Amino acid sequence: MSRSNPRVLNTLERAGGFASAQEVYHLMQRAGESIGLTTVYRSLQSLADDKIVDVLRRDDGESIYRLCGDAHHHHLVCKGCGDAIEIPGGAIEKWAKTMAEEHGFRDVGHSAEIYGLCRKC
Amino acid sequence: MSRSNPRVLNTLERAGGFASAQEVYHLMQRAGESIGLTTVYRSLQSLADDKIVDVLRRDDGESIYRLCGDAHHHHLVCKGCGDAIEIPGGAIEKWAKTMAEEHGFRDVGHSAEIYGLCRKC
DNA sequence: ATGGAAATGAAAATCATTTTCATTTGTGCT
DNA sequence: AGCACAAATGAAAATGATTTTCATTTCCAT
Repeated sequence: MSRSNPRVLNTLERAGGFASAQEVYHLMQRAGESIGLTTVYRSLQSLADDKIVDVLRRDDGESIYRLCGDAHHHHLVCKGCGDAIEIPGGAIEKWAKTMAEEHGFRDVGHSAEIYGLCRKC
Repeated sequence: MSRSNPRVLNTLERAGGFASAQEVYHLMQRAGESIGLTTVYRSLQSLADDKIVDVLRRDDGESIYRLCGDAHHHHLVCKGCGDAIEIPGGAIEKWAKTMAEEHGFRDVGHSAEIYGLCRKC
């Protein structure tokens, strides 16, 4: 069993919030760090096993990871230019909690995204 | 654009309204129906576009489809068994609208999902 | 019948992820 | 230092779902 490469966790932190294995890999490449894709996958998996990161699936099927307990925010994404604005969760937080409790769910998190066309597009 | 092959929808119904593309394909094969995998994928996609079926992701990355109840809803997904419960949007709808307006976005939609561990897991 | 549009499906391409395996690195021991 | 052995690494191949390509077939309206 392999342990997590600290640089991977580091990169995930710098990415702020969610990132896929591929994204972490490319971020590291661009940062000039030498690492193999395989190691990135193994490290993220290991972090997930240790409950240090959360794993979710994006709609396109890619797995995304984020630090547990990270103060999270949501995104307002433009369908045209892809630009994303960070926004506070507001009412969602309570909604998620209520819904989860109502159905007896534990260890709950949530994801939410708003998408549309920004002024420029 | 292709329209949905009715036999696909039919099979999905017989499957208990919950199956992956591969499963639908194999069910049809076993039932002696002649159909191509490609057509199954296209039909399910088309049904999803028309909001006739819901698309979710299983933990192994396979997309699963099921007949969906009705209008707009969100999902409470179990990280353990992958089971998904439909829940009303509630506060989210207004939140999305407010946030979008605040930033001058038009043509707005949103997605939201709650995940956790269900009672059984 | 005839032409064109839509539907079909076999095979190839794609893409994230996993596996294999040979090599490198690290650590403890003498 | 020298040695042995376990863990970590990563390139390349394998996997498996999904998508694309493209040639063929089916449907309709004329």
